[in-house]
Amino acid sequence: MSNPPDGTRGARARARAEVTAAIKDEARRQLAAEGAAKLSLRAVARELGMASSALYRYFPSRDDLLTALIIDAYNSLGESAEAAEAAVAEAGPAHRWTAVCEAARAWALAHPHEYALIYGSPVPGYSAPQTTVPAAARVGLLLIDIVRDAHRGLGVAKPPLPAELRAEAERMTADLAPDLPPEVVTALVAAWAQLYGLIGFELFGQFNRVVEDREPFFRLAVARLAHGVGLVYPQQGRTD
Amino acid sequence: MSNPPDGTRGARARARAEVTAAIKDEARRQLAAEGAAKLSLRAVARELGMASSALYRYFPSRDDLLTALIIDAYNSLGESAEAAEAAVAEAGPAHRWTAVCEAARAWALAHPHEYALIYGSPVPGYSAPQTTVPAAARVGLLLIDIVRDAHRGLGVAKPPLPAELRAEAERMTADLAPDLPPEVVTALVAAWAQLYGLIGFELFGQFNRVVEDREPFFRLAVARLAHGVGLVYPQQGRTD
DNA sequence: CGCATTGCGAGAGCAGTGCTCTCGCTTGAT
DNA sequence: ATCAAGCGAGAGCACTGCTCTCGCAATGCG
Repeated sequence: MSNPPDGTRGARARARAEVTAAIKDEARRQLAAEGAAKLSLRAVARELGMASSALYRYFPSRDDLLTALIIDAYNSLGESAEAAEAAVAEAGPAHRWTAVCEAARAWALAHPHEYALIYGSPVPGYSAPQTTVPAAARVGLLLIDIVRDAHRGLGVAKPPLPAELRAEAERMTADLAPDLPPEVVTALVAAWAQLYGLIGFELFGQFNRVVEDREPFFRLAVARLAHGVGLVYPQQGRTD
Repeated sequence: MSNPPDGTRGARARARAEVTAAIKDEARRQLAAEGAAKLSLRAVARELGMASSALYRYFPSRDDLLTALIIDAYNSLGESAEAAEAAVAEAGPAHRWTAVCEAARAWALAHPHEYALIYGSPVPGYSAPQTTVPAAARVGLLLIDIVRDAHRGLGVAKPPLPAELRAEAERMTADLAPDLPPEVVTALVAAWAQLYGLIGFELFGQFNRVVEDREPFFRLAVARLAHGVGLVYPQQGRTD
């Protein structure tokens, strides 16, 4: 029969996809248990009951395995954030902003080693290939959308933009969100980076013995970030 | 002779200190060249013309070598920041704040792998020992000092503090800067984390194809951080 | 249906790693 | 002058990523 009975053409390809997934699953297990640097191809193969050399049929090198895990991690984080945003889609922009930020933090706390993989120091000497870009952009695009919605014909007070940054700010605006004012776009990109500073410091132990009750601290910082991009909290009261 | 002829007691100890320094120097070279994960004890020993086993007389394990490098890196960064601050000690707080932040960024760009060592993902499975704490705190203490000076009997407008954060904010304040209002201390700690978010994103490639002209962008973001902790820029004009 | 092709798993092997242990030499203090 | 401590070197263990070759099995073509 020349027609494949299942979705992927050929049972061969199907098996291949399954083994590939099994390898990534086991690798993710080891990643979560020991961290990226202790992820060992041989240990993965051992756990899967196959020869280490067989693994190279699926991933040409350890770095390629890591790249696959990185893309998956970006997508997992992106999905979490998108789901959290969708759950409060009807609420105001400030609420949606907070939901996305808190989803990112929650995902990071739940998958610390995967977070370290994508937002910590890039793994040893290795620089992420272009393939990761679309997955990596998901959270950022979400934040842009939210701010865009908030600014739709609203005309928020814009902080002044230094002359030296004018050109670059307009270039960034054209690339990212042509319908937003450059003042907001720069603030947005900065807030995006700062969000991961907050998450990283908590995750990597910089807040140890400094900030103990992290959740309300994070909430306040995120609210201030929101304020910086022109979102206003309607009511700061208790939400429980 | 029971009196040591040189500063450190015994010529033996002197030699030991020199070898220790040589090892760290070579290790730092490899760190800068290839990154932390490719730092190899054997390669260091090879380069120094000694047996790999001899190296263990100086550092009981690879992690201990890394810890030493981490402390040195924190101190190097701290010194850079302190020097930059001292150079503009007479200027206003906002200027001093900017000087510290820009010194941190410049140091990070000049020593990317060392920066990754201390502010990137903590190296594989390894968690920094308590020894690193004083060195790690230097930049943070600098920022606190600056804000403290700015607030000395000034009474800046404070953003409101949510009730859920009140207790924690007061605890942090007692630990870090009892003479500052809790509203400012929380903003300060957040700004501290966010600063490293900005630096990390630039260093680790997240800004590639997003922010191209990084310096003015960083300057603006840092100015806004300063604003958030109550520092006011006297004059935002061109400074060249 | 038969056959050539292709994909795949296994094993051996290479170069490299962190780390340990034991052996002597050299140096320093007594 | 003696003795102990510090130190360097070498061999060796268990592990890593990666390569190459071999033989089996499934696949798709005529």
